[in-house]
Amino acid sequence: MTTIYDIAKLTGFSPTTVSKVFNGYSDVSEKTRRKILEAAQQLDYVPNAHARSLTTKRSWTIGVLFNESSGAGILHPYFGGVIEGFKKVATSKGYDLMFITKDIGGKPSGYLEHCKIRGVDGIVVILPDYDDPYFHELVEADIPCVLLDSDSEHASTIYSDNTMGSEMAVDYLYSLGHRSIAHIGGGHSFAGEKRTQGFIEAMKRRGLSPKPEFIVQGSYDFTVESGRKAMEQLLQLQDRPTAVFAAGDNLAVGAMIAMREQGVSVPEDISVIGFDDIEMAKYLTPALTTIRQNTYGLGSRAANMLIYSIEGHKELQRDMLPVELVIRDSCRPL
Amino acid sequence: MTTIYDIAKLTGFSPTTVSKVFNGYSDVSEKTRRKILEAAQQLDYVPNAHARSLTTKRSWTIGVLFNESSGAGILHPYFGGVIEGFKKVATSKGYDLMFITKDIGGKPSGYLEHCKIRGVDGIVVILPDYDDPYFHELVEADIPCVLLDSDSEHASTIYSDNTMGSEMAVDYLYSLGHRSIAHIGGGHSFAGEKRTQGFIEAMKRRGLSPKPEFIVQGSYDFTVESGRKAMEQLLQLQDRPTAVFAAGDNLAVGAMIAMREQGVSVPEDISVIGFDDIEMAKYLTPALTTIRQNTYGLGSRAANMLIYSIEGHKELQRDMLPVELVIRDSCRPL
DNA sequence: ATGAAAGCGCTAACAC
DNA sequence: GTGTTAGCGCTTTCAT
Repeated sequence: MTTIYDIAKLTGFSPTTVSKVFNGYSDVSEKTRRKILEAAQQLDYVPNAHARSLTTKRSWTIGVLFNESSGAGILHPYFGGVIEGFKKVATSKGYDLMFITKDIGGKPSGYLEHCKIRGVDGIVVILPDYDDPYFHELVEADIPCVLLDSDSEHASTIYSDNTMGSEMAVDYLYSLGHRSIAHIGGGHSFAGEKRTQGFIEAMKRRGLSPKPEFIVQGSYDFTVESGRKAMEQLLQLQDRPTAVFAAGDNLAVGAMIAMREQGVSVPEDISVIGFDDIEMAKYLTPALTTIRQNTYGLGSRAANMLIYSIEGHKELQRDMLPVELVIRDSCRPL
Repeated sequence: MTTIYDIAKLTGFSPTTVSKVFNGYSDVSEKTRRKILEAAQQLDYVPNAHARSLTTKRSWTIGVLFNESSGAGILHPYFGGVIEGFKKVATSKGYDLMFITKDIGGKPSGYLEHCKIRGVDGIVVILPDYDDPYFHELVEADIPCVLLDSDSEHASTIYSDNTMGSEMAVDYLYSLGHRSIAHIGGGHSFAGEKRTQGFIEAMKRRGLSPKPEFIVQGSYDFTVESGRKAMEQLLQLQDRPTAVFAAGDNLAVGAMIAMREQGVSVPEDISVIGFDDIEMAKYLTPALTTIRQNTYGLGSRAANMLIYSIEGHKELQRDMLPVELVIRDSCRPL
């Protein structure tokens, strides 16, 4: 392994000057710079990030944290797009991404301790687990942090305009003539609650009072299975809805399965609208009408916010991204 | 930030002894150990990974690299399961995962340089991009490395038994009475080629000579769209196959879409079998019969292999995991 | 069982 | 423009 000392020796300059070259300082003559760069190439020099971090207290590393307890997390369809967008801008600004787990070295220690040990410059939390005390400990700590799909007084946040999404869904169904609209919710989760709340408000705003039995909750991790169960419940009702708004595409998929099993056809008998626009949505039969979240946008925006914090801006930021109605084949006019 | 020196000062012991305690050395008296641990807790001490790495030349970090050029990569359905399995065993053994990109700090530098700068202990490559010279540079370097879905003389490898998978698919179709079997391939990719080759051999072994026009290639990144195009080609044939074996579930989805568009029904008119068992497979209409890859198993096995290498075992390892036929509703007996 | 000293590779004052 | 010095936090001989 070659170090700046080797380069210094070879060129006759001091380590300091060599260091300056690699850090783009302007007070190095062009001639010197060239010689040093040449020597570096010749010696196959590669800087050592650990050594640099030790002195500068900057690791150029961002911790990525996601819900490990639920089956959600990295396998959630939402995750891929978000992390992709995040990674794109973070790496373009010189940061690398590291997964942060609750445990380190096999020992339980918590997210915060893990972050401190690794010296990450900031941290992004995707789909937080509210019930996890380690999550709160982290958020309340003094590390730059941005949360997706969460509200917090201690950290910056960004999420989709869930309420507006519900509004759009109800609006679309209403415009199609539907009045008897049911809702399958995303349980006790941030997005889930916003969407259910948005649904109720949107209904009221149109003079439709949503019957309690028309609102049934799926699980907080938006599983297909829970969507199916929820729909089964709705199908038992004497007076069935003509449309259902599911708070997530997975829930909608589950609902459609439940209907198929009972010979109810979509959209002929019941219209369905989802939320997310997961990749498979357009390949379903019928293709799923849904509210699209801009996952890539959420990720890249999150990265920009976080880096802004890392660069020393202390004020909390919060942002909300618009969603979009994607009309396909799962809703019909009444 | 508190250091071992602070603990040393508080307890009256030397930094060396403090260090020994945290590294589990046995030559420290129980009393001393207890005092030091207590002081550490009191001072809220957290070790500094950078400092440690600087002296030990071990970062306890594993680089994760995936195909950035194609749309595949992190968004590929295969990725989630693999990384999940990998992360589980890697973190349980004390390693953290870091994404390694081709560029660092916005400057192009290549994977190898990036790895050296970050001082990763080893690296796992998921879905390599053969055409990338930086990939080869990395693999040929002297860093512990394990490749998924690739063959190499320079690194350890692990992948599913693709050939056997094709064999099983053909076998199943054959047992159902199908003789006229088409194949949609995964293009110029490692898994794609193995599966196509396996298909041809399996056909021959049963005395079926696969017609050239019955073999059409989708794209190397297994997109739905390319599956659809491929199927359209097959549907133009005078003499249509009674079944098609798609080298990936996404391709199968595309094929099913093409058929639906042309009023061909699955499995009544044509049977379809896929490869992967992506999550949506069971939710399709009809639910997709497919060859399941054990993605989680691939990931965890890869981690074990890599860590074995990191621990100093120089010999190359290669492993292959069995696949499994998952029978659902997309194939019918003839 | 404990400690002194040196050094990992780099940057940051500060002087020249 | 360039160099000297000190130090980031830790581990590692090697003494004692």
